[in-house]
Amino acid sequence: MSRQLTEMLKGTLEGVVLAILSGRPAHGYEITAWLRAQGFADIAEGTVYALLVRIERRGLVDVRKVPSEKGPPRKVYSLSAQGRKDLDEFWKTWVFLAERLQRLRKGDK
Amino acid sequence: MSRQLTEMLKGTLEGVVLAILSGRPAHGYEITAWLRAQGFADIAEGTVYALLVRIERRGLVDVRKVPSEKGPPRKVYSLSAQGRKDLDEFWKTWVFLAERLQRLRKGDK
DNA sequence: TGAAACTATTCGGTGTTGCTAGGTACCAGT
DNA sequence: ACTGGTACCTAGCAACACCGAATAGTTTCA
Repeated sequence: MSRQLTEMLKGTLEGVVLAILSGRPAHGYEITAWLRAQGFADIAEGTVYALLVRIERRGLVDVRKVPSEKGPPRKVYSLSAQGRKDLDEFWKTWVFLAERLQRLRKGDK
Repeated sequence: MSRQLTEMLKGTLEGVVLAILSGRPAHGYEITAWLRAQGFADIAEGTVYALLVRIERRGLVDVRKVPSEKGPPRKVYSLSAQGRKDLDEFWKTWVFLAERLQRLRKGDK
């Protein structure tokens, strides 16, 4: 993984996961697979699980344990009301940053 | 400072500073002031200086000490060849991330 | 039977980063 | 002397993503 992407993911990965969960509940393995499919090819598995633990502790998600047909039971995460609020905030912050970056990029020097 | 913005700045702040320096050489105090003017209102001074030390150690910038009429001498930073390469990489990484985030935002769930 | 291979989660240790909260130094005006 | 603006530096902290590995259940196929 490039050092730059690793650093940029700090903060944004959480928003990405919240955004995914705003569409439908999902479990860790599924989220990891989705990320890989969307081009976040080499996000470490462990990273996603650690992130899920964090946002659970913060009350951004609700968790249900669901038996799996294959393998050990899944922990299915869904967005809580607090999570929805945080996601809103995340997008605002993202837009703020993206606007400034875009201006900078277009040679506003 | 919001926790979210703090985390998102990790990785992007370095790119922002490199982008500023790609336009013209500048010293730390000046960069800080510019950032504040552009809406990064509460980026700590110490943060900028620490960042400058880092990118100098990595050879991304050249430094010249210039006496100031007011106050202690300035350290004027200018982008090196390596810095220019890094900035290019930074923008590529940024575009990669921004594209994916935008898709996610438009309800591609 | 046994060993891959896939599903699914967890954890300890590491490095990088921005923030906090100071400090130093130099000069001008009061 | 003192305040305020300019200009830089630093130690200690918290948060985050990564790495590498371990654990556990199920299916597949030799």
